[in-house]
Amino acid sequence: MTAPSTKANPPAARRRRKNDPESVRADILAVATREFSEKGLSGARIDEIAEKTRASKRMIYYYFNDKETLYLHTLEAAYQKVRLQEAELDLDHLVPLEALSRLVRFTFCHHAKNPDFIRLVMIENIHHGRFLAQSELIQSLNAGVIDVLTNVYIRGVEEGCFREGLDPRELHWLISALSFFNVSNQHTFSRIFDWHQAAPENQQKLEEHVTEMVLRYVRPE
Amino acid sequence: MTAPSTKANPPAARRRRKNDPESVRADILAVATREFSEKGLSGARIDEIAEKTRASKRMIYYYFNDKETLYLHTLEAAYQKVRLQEAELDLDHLVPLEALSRLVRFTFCHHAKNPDFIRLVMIENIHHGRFLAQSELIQSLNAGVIDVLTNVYIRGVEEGCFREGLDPRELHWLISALSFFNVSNQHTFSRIFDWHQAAPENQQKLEEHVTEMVLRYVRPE
DNA sequence: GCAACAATGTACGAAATGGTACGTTCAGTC
DNA sequence: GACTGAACGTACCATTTCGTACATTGTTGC
Repeated sequence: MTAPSTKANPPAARRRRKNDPESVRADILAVATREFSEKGLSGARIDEIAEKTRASKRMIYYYFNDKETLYLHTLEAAYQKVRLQEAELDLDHLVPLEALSRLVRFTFCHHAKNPDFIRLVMIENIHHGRFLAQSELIQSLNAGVIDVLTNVYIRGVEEGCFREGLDPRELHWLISALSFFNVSNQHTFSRIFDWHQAAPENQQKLEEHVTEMVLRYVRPE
Repeated sequence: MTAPSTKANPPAARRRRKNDPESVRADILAVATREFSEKGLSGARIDEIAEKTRASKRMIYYYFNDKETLYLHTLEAAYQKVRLQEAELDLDHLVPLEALSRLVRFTFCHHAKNPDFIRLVMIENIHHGRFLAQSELIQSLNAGVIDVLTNVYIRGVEEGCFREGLDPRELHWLISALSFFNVSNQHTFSRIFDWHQAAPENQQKLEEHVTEMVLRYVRPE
């Protein structure tokens, strides 16, 4: 139960309808997130989303205009959630090497713990990023990610523990690639190479390798 | 044109139907590959595939039983094609460092030049690798990839230019991750960071970075 | 030439699916 | 308590979409 609405709970033994727009909207969005991330934009069914919601199909079209708009809101909500979690990171009090290591491990674990988000991004890429392009919200949200990394990198170069000449954006690309692939291609990779990639011990190993790889990459030689 | 069938080409000015099962099948598969890789399993439409084929919908169901089987054949054909291209690589005559560098660059470029294949693998992952699991063909095809890398790695360790203790499978994972992500997430990454990742000069840079990253990773000390 | 089977064209059916029309109930205002 | 707009339920429609029935044509072996 999300929020007890505006008034104190009426005796509860009422069968009459109780309006609670906020939570209905949130509920729809939550179900839609699961459905879209599981089956994609074209694979997800509005009727099925409606069934799994405590609301009705009518409500989906009431709050979101159509399937694609619902999908877009789902995508935006997912990016927002990620952004919130990232904001908790505080790297400024760490020495550059520690800070970078921490950032890599955070990214790796975060992606691993949020497969829904990863899948939505995969799906969005299948659609050529067409919906993301419509969303100024997402565009603006993600600018800051690079800033954090840029700060760490500059400090590292100044202190001589990172080599010069790297582009923070490309560094971010590398970190993202490794962390993303770990989730996105888990199924095919596991099956082809008969290797249970999702197993905790293998995830542990991969986290080490990925971190090691990034650190080696920035190391002056 | 696959094969001029069994007989010598009849004067060609015939309007009567000409049976050519091989090429019809191949044509369907080619169109299906484009459609599935573009729109996914649930997004692709049998009717649309039929239209774009010189055959009819009836033929699709004649050669492939249903939509999912067609998709599976598409996936298998894509993996087979990749495997053929990979087989052309000949690394045994190169010193380990050169061989590894060559392998990384090959993988990176190959993926970049075959977005259809990458997209099919993405789509297959969205489906949890459920179809790949049904295909013994694909499973068997991909065993050899690791062997090549294992050879290079062992030689490298013996000659002292690679450090010990790495797992070739994990090394392959790293190379794949970077090369795959370069294609799979091109759209979202480009849009979010306002960076034309597909531009030749940026692709060139990324190829360098990826290669550098892998080489640094295997370097002793 | 002719049977027998493979290959193909045409039209259609049934279910799924996105979306809407229309009516009803809730909650705040005067 | 009457009024109004927001919130919601139910039933329905039009189209799409996978798949098939049925008829027809090509091809091969004898």
